[in-house]
Amino acid sequence: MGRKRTKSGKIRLAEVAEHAGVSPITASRFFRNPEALSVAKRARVESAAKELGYVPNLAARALASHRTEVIGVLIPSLTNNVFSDVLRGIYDASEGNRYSIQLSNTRYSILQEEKLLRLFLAQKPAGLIVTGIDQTAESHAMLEAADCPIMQIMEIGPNPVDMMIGFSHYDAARAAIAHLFEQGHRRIGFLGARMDPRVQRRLDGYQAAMKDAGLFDQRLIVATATPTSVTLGGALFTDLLAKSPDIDSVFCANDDLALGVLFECRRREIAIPEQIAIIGFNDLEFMASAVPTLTSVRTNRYEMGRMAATMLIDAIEGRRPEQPVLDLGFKVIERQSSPARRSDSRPGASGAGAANKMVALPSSHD
Amino acid sequence: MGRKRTKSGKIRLAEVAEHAGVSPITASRFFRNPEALSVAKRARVESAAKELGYVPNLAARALASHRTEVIGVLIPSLTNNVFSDVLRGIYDASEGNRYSIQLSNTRYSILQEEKLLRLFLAQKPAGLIVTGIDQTAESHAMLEAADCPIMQIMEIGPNPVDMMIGFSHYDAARAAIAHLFEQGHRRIGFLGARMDPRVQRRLDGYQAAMKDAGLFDQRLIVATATPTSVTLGGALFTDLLAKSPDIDSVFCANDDLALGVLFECRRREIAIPEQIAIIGFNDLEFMASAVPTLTSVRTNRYEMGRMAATMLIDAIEGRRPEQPVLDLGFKVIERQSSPARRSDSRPGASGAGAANKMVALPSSHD
DNA sequence: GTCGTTGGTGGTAGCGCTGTCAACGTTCCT
DNA sequence: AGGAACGTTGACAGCGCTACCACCAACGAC
Repeated sequence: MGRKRTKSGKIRLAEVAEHAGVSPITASRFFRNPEALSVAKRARVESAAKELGYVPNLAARALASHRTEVIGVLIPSLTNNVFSDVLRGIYDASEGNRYSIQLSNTRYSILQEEKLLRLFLAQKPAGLIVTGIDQTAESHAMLEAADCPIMQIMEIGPNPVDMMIGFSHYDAARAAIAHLFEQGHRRIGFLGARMDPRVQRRLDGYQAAMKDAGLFDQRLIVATATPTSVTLGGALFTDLLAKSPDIDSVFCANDDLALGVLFECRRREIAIPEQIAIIGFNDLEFMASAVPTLTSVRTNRYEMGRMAATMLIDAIEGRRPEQPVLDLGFKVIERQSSPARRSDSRPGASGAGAANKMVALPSSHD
Repeated sequence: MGRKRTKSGKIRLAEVAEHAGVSPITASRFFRNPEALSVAKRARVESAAKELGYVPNLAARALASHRTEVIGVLIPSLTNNVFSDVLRGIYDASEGNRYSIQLSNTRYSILQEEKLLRLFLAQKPAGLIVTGIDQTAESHAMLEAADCPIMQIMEIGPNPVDMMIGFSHYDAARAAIAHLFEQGHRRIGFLGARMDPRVQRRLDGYQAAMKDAGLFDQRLIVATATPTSVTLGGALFTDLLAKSPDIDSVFCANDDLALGVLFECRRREIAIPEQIAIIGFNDLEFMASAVPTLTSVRTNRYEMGRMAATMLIDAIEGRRPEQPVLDLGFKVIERQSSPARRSDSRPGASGAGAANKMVALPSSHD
């Protein structure tokens, strides 16, 4: 019969307040807005909470405040390495603060995305991170109507719902093709898997570049809705060779495909880059390690996730970014699979306008 | 003035009940335990809910019931492909039911794990999935005391907190070495990165196998705490060659390292498998596609995640498994990087006891 | 000295739902 | 026929916290 408690023995805010000699509401304020308290009470509540081992009840808080401290994240895939880097950035940025991440995967279906969005929104999240800019009209309307900050990631486009962080897959693909043009390649194949909107835009960039150069040929394109894999890269390359035996290079819409092409070339004893040059997309870690090392378009995935979560949290807490749309750019990383052929060309970064488009990042705020 | 509502215009359970002509509590029961209602009322509530577009308030539910419908998942890494497969299984299994997944990563730190565990437990999760069996004493105590089902995944061990699903990394490593022995290899190197508990147990298995055969040599082992990567595989292999130039084969504690070794061999013009045989671990997709194709120990990661979530949900809902510890086994997949040398050996699965230890899976319950 | 203003504090009244228990009608058993 | 047992329903009282508003002291402006 010592201290007053609920039957469960759980420490509630009321116990902390009593222990600190303040009213419950003052104790409550301590956790939400400590600056509003006098220094003396702040210290008293703090030590009382620590002493009692108080753990706030999030459900009660959510119920009373009509808000949660959950950041919802919708990504299309958990398998794809690309997203794991982004996720790592998001989790890193959300660590150490009050927000918790709730992750769902849409499996590349915008209908599934719409469903999950509805689910998330019903929980009144503090903020939302969604992948891409191709939501259904319904989803878009829900996002517009949501009373929390929204971050769209992975690419940038004309009509941000709220904030946006990514890069132009179209420009990146054009830069990749420009790089191959520079090396003197003309019969450039395209290999694409999954063909989600971002891969589609890479294809668009490829087509535009080829058409501009008067080199477009439908037979150079092999694209499938099948999920990507290294094995698939070999298979698609085989298809490409059958359609267009005279190709001199391949642009792979992602690095797994590029690795598959590398192995398929080994199998067929096709010399890289002498007979076929290869360029991938994303610049995953293994690209620098392969034999020969593989050229790729580097994208800033970790940074994208980290910045997205950081900006989102800032926005949730009222610190709106001066610039809601951030282009993180990309960079063609030239390696042995597509080396400069002409000795007069500058080494390293190519001269093509967009090819070296690294945007300076605002410094991290902590 | 029309229907009675809260100021926000939100549909609450009370509105649904009124619309259906039942009491709020009956409506509540409809969502938790429909079988308890008479067929007539069930239908009335159902249509009322649908008509009004009712969305339950999870915070209120959690507050009143002292429970949530969150399944907490603690994994060491988001980058590692191994976990992304497991996660995919978990998400797949949790789809379509009421539970939502809350993911956190411990970054391979058991102290961080303990901290996160405390955080999760405070939220009264419906269930918890944790990685491995090497929790701190404190963590273990918390898990034991938790009033929700607990699932430990990735490996199996002697003292399950509750349920457990995985396989023996020790046995799997022994099977890998047994396979190399069968091909006549004697100077077998070991390459390990990160050296988390599971990799450590693979090393233990390697050492035991080598000692049993009288072939153990400390100079055959190269292990580092550095996170794994393909590039690292090449570097570790370089170290190994410097320490033991006479090796005839390498057991890589994961497939990224194996791929790095493959490339390093290419660079050094070492013939695989003639000069060096390679065996990896996990059997990631690219292993079957490499040139030469790479032998590996297949582990059932997706299945592990799917089964873990399925069994956990069953346990949450009172359907306790007859068998709380499930060994999903492994299988040595023999490929070109370590082909059978003796024509008299049986093809495919080796004869070694543990080498082909695939446990039959209980059929999925839906 | 009065008035407004500010910073700090507390009281009241819920947030939307469910646990508990009581009560009812119906069926089945003896 | 009486009673137990069951299935179904409802009333009530919170769960633990915060929004809202009221209040009080301290201060400066006039």
